[in-house]
Amino acid sequence: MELAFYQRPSIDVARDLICSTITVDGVGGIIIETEAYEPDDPASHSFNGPTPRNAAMFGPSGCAYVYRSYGIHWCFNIVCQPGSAVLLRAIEPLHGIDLMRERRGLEPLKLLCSGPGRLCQALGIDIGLNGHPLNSGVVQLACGSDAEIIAGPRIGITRAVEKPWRFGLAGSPFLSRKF
DNA sequence: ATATCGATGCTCT
DNA sequence: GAGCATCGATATT
Repeated sequence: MELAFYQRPSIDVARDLICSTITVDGVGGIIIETEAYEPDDPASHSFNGPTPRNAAMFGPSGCAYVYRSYGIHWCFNIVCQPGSAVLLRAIEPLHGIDLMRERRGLEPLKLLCSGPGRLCQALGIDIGLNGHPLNSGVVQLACGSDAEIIAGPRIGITRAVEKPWRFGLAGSPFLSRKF
C-alpha cells in the first residue's frame, strides 16, 4: 500500500480498505468493516486537538493509532491525514486461525474478528503497536479487489451519529452488526 | 431476536 | 467525576 493511499480523507480510505488484507505477524485476514473519523468530527478522538492519548492521530500517515476502549479492549486505527483515522471493525479470518482461537478461546469463526475489540485480541494487537508504521514491520497491508460496499451510521458513538461513515462488505457474515 | 447491564481503566474536564 | 469508537452474559419476546 502506497503512502499516498493514506494521505486522503479518511472517508475515502475507509471505503477503499474494504477487501484489503491485513496481517500482524502473519495472523489476519480480509478487512470487512471500517469506520472513518475526521478532525472536525465531534465523534473523533482528535476533535479537541492533540493530547497524549491521540498523539499518533497527528503523526505520520500510514501508522497505527491504538487506544484502550472501555478499560478492557484495544481498538486499532490507521492514520490518514493529520487528525483523521480509520477504525478497523471486522476482519474475515484467513491466516493463523489456530492462533486466533488460542488467544480468544474456542469460538465459531464468525466471532473471532467481528468487532474492533475482538479483532485486536485475535491479532494480538495492543498499545505496543501505537504509532507503528504499516508495511515496514509486523503489520502488513495489501490491496484487495473491488467489492460491493455498503455505508451507514457509525456504532457506539453519541455525537455526529448521523454521519454515514461506517463501511462494510455487502452481505458478509463477518460484519460486527447489520447495516 | 432484541434489550439491558456490569466489567474495568483510562482520558480529559 | 463523567464518559466512553466494546463485549459477553443474562433475561425477556
